[in-house]
Amino acid sequence: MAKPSRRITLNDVARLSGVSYQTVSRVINSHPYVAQETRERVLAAIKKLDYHPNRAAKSLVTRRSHTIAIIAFGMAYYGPLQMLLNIESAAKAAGYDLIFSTVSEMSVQSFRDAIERLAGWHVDGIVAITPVCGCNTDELYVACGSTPLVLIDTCLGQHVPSVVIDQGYGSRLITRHVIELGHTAIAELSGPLHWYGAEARHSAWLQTMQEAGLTPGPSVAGDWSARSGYEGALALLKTGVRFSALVVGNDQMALGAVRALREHGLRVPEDVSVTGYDNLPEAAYFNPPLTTIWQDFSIVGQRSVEMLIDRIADPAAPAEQRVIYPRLIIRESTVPFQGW
Amino acid sequence: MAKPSRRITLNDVARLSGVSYQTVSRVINSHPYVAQETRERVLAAIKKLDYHPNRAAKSLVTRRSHTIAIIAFGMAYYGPLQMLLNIESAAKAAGYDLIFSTVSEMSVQSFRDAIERLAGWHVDGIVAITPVCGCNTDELYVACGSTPLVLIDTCLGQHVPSVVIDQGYGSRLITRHVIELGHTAIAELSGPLHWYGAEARHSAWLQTMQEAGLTPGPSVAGDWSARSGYEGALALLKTGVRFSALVVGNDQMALGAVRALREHGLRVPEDVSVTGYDNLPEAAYFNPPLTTIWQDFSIVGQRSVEMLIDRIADPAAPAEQRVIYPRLIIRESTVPFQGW
DNA sequence: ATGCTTTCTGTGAACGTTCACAGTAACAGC
DNA sequence: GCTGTTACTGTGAACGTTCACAGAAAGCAT
Repeated sequence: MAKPSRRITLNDVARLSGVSYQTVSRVINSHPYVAQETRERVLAAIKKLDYHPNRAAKSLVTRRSHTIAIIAFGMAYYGPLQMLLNIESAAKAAGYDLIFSTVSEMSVQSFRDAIERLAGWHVDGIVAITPVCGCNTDELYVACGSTPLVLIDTCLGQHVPSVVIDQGYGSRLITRHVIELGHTAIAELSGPLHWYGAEARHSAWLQTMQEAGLTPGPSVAGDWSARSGYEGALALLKTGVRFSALVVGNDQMALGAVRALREHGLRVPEDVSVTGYDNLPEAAYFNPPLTTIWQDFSIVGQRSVEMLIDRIADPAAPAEQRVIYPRLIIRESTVPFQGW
Repeated sequence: MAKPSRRITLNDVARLSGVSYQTVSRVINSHPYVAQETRERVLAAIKKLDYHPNRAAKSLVTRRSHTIAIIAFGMAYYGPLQMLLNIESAAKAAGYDLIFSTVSEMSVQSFRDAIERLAGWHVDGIVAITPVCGCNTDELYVACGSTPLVLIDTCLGQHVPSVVIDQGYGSRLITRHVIELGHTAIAELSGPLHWYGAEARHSAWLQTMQEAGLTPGPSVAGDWSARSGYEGALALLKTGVRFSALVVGNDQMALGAVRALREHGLRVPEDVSVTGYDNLPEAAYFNPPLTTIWQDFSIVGQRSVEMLIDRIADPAAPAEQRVIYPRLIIRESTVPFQGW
């Protein structure tokens, strides 16, 4: 394991441009009080030597790394993944580098492990994607110690630094849409209920049904996959309870559900209207094109990075939760109730 | 911007456990020649103080960061994304932290910018996901200087440290499959041809057709999206050239294509067999379930991290390209030619 | 001339580690 | 008892920056 060769340092640049290392440092950090002529000479030397300031050394003395960590859960799923990508671009735009770490199990322990791993980097802040209720979120803030933490895609209504999409709102939008189309027998295929979003969508569906004076149809939970949508729909059919509309927790499960319904001789949307959630880029090309909910993940990314940077600047800033509202996208998978 | 409070250091641990800082360092790095009793005392102190070695300081003196950077292009697409996720888990398993950076444009310049940004971290190695031919790959290796670089999802047949999937192989598999089903009029909807993978799949389709003595049907290029699949299929239909099978560059485009074909009164698969590429988790639940190609991205992730680690250990190790072969998944979207 | 401010530049120390080396104690072999 | 080895521990320097401070030169007002 050969040691990398000697690196170009401040001193090399200083020597070449005939000034002290401190002056070079000043040029790099664009401090005032450097003569124009000197600055240019130093800049030329930097370029000539292809010098790059050593961030480890800088971070050692400044105690800042200009780096944020993202601890992510659920990268196999559309929503969490989109958040990651949008956070990366927002962080980069803000001049921060990103250390990326996933956790495969959503528990305080596995989070603590991830934080432990990153502790030595002394990152300036942490964004965590925590869409499932594996743990008390307060404990996560504690585990981060004095490092600012922003949670995203987490439990709504917590008074902690976080950015969430109001999933219940989306679910209400889509359930009302179906009700307004004249459907009264509405079944549900929810996501796994230990996910905050799935729970919120499920509760909102229930509540919206009750508010409308309707008896909620049968409900089954899946695991977000198309396969579970397929199997969930079969389970719903097996209950024998008739329904003319099916509210599904995400687009993939809706895809599986449509398949199951058709295999049972039911037409979609004529016999059963089906809705999704997420608005995958493909959703418009499903058969039929899916009525669904669109969530603006790029705003989530921007807001969370903004919030984190604010907290880095002032760790004592009051905790707030930013809430983003989704939008209804109506396509051809939902039609007015046609009668039995 | 308050400076973070003083941190726990080796010295604090040393003082608490009544040894020198060097001994603490030895315990942390599990050097031999530390008395069992001392080791335990130090460990206890570390735990008690919740001490974490400062990685910046360590990296400064060792000139290694135990960190690798991943520079990624095309995170909006399934393949590149899967590679990213698999690299993350492989890197973590190997004890490396990951700095994550995306580039939105595939050019030497934007790559150089990304490398420039990371240069100060002195990462131990770099993995770059470069699925499109924006630049001469040699230049990328040059841009990385002495930092080991492994390219993935890049041009096949280059004698540089890289891991690629033989996309042409997959395309041959699927084209042959369609030919064996008796189809002779086979059209193609390719991906954007400046992507290495799309080009490879396209050429292999052409070649396989010719080898079988068949005249290749019309071919149109899309941009991987379902929308472009839809529009591409419309364009193919507009040519007026009849085809009984359509080989599509990925699953999403296949989805759009199926939709377009059906809108034109063609049944899938009875009138036109359609194939995809990627084997999205949803592909089995498309209508009809899609015959497609499966690629083992987790192997790509593992191999690339292995290769990078080897090169970190010995930068002069001979360059090699690891090639991974995909597999054919037959589903219901392809059926024997039914006659016109 | 003298002093005061402004602009510019340099020096020593510190950040928290590891490395190279030197030291000490114990125990063996002769 | 002397020497050599093994097991363990400590000391100074170095890594490449920034910070706090000090100093020099120039300009301006007194």
